[in-house]
Amino acid sequence: MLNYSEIDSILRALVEPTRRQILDRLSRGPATVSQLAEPFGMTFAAVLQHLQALEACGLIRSEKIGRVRTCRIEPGGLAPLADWIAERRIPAERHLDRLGEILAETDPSPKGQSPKKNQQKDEQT
Amino acid sequence: MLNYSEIDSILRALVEPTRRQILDRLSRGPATVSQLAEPFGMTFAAVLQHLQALEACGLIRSEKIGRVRTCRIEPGGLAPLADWIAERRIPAERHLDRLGEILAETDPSPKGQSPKKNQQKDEQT
DNA sequence: GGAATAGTTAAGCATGGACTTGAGTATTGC
DNA sequence: GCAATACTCAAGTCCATGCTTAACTATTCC
Repeated sequence: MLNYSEIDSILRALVEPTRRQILDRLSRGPATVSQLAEPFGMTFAAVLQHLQALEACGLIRSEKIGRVRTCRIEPGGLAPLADWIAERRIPAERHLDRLGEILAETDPSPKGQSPKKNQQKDEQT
Repeated sequence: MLNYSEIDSILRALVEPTRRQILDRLSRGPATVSQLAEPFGMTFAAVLQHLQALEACGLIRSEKIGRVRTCRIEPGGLAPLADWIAERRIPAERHLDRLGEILAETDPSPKGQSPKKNQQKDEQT
C-alpha cells in the first residue's frame, strides 16, 4: 500500500496560490509568521492556516523560539510529488498510450479502416 | 510573464482523486468516455466534466469519431508541473533556505542573538 | 507587574467545485 | 425512417475550504 494520501495532501497544499507564494517566499530564506503574513492582504490567522497545511504535508518545517515561530522550506518536501510524476511520465513518454495506433500501423492488412465508415473526426465539438 | 495559470490549472486538475485515477487508467491505453465512466460509481456527466478539466489543462487529448469520443494521455502534459517542481527543488537542495543561519554563523558581531533571550525551543506547540 | 508583541484557536460566513438530474443532439444499426 | 447508442449541456444541490472576526495564551520590554 503506497501512501496515496501523501500525494493527495501535497497536491491539496499546492493547489492554493497563496501557499505556492509562501513556498516561493520561503525558498529565499526562513521567515517568521508575521513576515510571511505581511505581504499578503490577509489576516494573520489566514496565513497561519496556510502554514499549518504546508507543514502538515511536509513541505515546510517550523520552530518556535520564545514567542516567534520561524518557518523554512523542508528540502525533500516535493520529492513524493516529483516521484509520482516521474512514475507517470516514463510510461507516457514511451508512447504506451499510442499502442493502438502502432498496432494498426504494423497490421499487414489495411482493412483497419473500413471504407464504408465515414471517419470524419471533429475535434472538440 | 511566465504562465502561472498553467501550473494552476494542472494542479487543480490533479488534486481531484477521480481525475488522477482517470489518468492512471489512460496511461494503460486509450479509452472511450463510456469505458472511463464505467468503473467509477458516478454518472456519465460527472466523468465528462472531469475529462474536460483534464483536457483543458493539456493532460489528456480526445478525439471524436462518429459518436464515440476516445481519450488518451497527452505525453508532455505533466512537463510544466515537473519543471515547476525542478525549479523549486534545486534551490531547496542547495540549502538556500538555511541562508539566514549561515549568515548568522559567519557574522562577526554576535548581536543577532541577545544573550538575555532564553532560547527554549518548543516545537509544535 | 503591566503593556505590547507574536502567535494560536474556534466559530461562522461565503465561495467554488463535484456531482446529479433531466433534457437535448448527433450517429449508428436495422 | 426510427430506435438505440454515445455523448453534451444547463441548472441546481451540497459540501469542503479559504477567509474573517474575536477571544485567548505565551513571551518580551520597560
